[in-house]
This record gives sequence, structure tokens and C-alpha cells, in this order.
Amino acid sequence: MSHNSEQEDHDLPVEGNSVSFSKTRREHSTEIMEDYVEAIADLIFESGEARVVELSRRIGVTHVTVTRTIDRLEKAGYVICPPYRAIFLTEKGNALARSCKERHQIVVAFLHSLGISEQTANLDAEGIEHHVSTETLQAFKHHLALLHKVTL
Amino acid sequence: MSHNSEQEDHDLPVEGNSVSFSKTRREHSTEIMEDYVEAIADLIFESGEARVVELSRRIGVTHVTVTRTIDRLEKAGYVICPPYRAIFLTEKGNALARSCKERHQIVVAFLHSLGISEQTANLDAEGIEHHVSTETLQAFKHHLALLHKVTL
DNA sequence: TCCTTAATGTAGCCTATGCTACATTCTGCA
DNA sequence: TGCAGAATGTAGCATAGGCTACATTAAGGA
Ligand SMILES: [Mn+2]
Ligand SMILES: [Mn+2]
Ligand SMILES: [Mn+2]
Ligand SMILES: [Mn+2]
Repeated sequence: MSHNSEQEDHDLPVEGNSVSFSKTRREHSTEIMEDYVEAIADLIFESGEARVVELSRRIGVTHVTVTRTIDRLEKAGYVICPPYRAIFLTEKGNALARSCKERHQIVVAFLHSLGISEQTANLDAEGIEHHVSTETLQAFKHHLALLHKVTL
Repeated sequence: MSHNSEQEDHDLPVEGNSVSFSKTRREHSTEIMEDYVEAIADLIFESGEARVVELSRRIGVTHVTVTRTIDRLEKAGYVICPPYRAIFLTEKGNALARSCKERHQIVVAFLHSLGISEQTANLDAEGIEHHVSTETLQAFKHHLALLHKVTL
């Protein structure tokens, strides 16, 4: 997380191609946080509260992994997690969850609009969403809007 | 790499949503290899050989990181790397490089066809490519083919 | 109320992927 | 032919994100 990332040191001149790889690495360091806050928001909406066990079932990792990730989320200011209690989203966490959920839905809808099956759209979107820039997201939205008009 | 991934243990019942997260995690464990073999193939094509320094410039990490990743690639049978010499692709490595390059180009072309700038298309594709299933890749190709026809 | 059991916490292990600092080897030019 | 500097190798450190095994706490039914 606290890596240099954009280096202009003597060892690592930033050269054309490396920019995209840096971007991808940067996105990878935030995508787990994004998926967690989104899942937490979903759980709160669906069942009133987000518990570690339930999160671990959703995400498919052990409760230990969830606990340590939640620690990081707490340090980063996205959640509050009192011992033996549920996980609560901060305002910052809620904002992130909202924008991630919206982006997720747009990506799914876009893939679906290309004729991709619901199943595959959902599977692929979970990974793709984290690498979609604002410009690309806008293009997806635009495409969906066009389709909507044509279908009328 | 050697994690269970698809678990049917008592602790971790596979539940609907977790499948997509597992898929994403699986893809992350292979994407660095994919980007490396592709970059190695490019370097060999462009300058006759792939050296660690040049790779480290391309990818934007130190030569140490490259060296250790190359070790893993060698153990996995994608490259051969004699001490103080260049990096050579095995048949397996060459095959992977080819299919990654093709996929990469399709993703870039597809994004570009949505009106996304060349720059952004290149940036986003570097991350998106690894999360595109066969079905989605086919849909991208199909979309491009349609556009091609319309443009004629 | 108590006690079983589910949920949560903690210790300790692993791999992947970054880094710096330093050692070694190669290579091209004087 | 030597040697300076570039390339490569290696030691050691950090963090993220997986895991198992075991300890502790909370909650609900008998
Ligand atoms: Mn996701
Ligand atoms: Mn998501
Ligand atoms: Mn990714
Ligand atoms: Mn890539």
C-alpha cells in the first residue's frame, strides 16, 4: 500500500508502457477493499447487519482472512468494528460502497447488453469492474443509453 | 498458487456469490505471468532478446522483482533463464504469449471501438484483459466484426 | 441459570510481490 | 589486455492476503 508506485528514481525511469502496469497494480491494491465494502453494504441492506461469518461465506475465504482485511479497512477509515459486534460502515465506507455498487451494476448491464449470459456477465464483472476508468465507464453508460433508445 | 481455491470443506460452503470472487482471485494469480511472457515475447521480437533490465523498465518494477518472477516462470515451465544470459520462452511460454497478445489486442480494439481514447483503451486493457472469459472475448470479437461490416 | 455451540479472536505458517543494499559477473573500450 | 560501469545475482525486509489450529466470548435453549 505504501509503495512508491510512481518512481522517478535513477533505477526506474518511467517509460511509456510501464504506466499501464502501474495503474493495474494500483487497482489491485484497492479492489479487495472495494469488494468488501460493497459486500458489507449488501449484507446490511439484506439482513440488517454485516457479520464476519456471513462475509466469509459471501467472499469464499475463511473468517480469519476476513477479520484481518476488516482490520485494514478499519485503519483506512472505511468501517468500524467493535469486538464481537457487527461491522459498521463509516460515511467514507458508505460512499465507496455506493459508487462501487453502481459501477458494478453498469459493468454487468453492459456485458449483458453484448449478448453475454447473465452468469458470465456476473462472473467477469467482478474482476473487470476494478480496472474500468471513468472514461470507459462513461462509454459503457453511453452504449447502454443508445441501446435503450433503439429498443424503444 | 497452491491454495485450495475451490473448497467444499466444512468451514467454507461454496455459496453463489463466492464463485465470482474465487474466479477473480484465480485470475490474479496468473495475470503477472501472462503480462511477463507477453512482454518477453515483445522484447524478443523488437530487439532480438529479452533482458532483465529491459523487462524491469517495461513493467516498472526493480530488476530484483523481475528476477524472482522469472524464477517462478521458469519453475512453471514458461521460460528458460541461464545465469547472466537472456530470457528464452519455451514452447509453452510462446503459446501463452501468443494467446495473451491476441486477447490483449482484441480488448484494446474493442474499447477503442466504443469511442474510448487510445490512451485510456491501452491503460484499461492491461487490467481488464485478465478477467475476460472466453464467452466475453467472443462477444468482443463479434461486436468488432459487426462494426467492421457496418463500416464497409 | 448454566452450558453447549456458534461466532469471534489470535498465533503462527505460507506464497506472491514489492523494495533497498550490496556482491558478483560480463562486456566494451581505452 | 585491463578495468570501469552495466547487468545480474543475492540477502534481507515489508505488506497483502491466503491458510490451520486453537483460545475466548456471546447467546440461546434446557
Ligand atoms: Mn470485484
Ligand atoms: Mn463488485
Ligand atoms: Mn484484476
Ligand atoms: Mn495485463
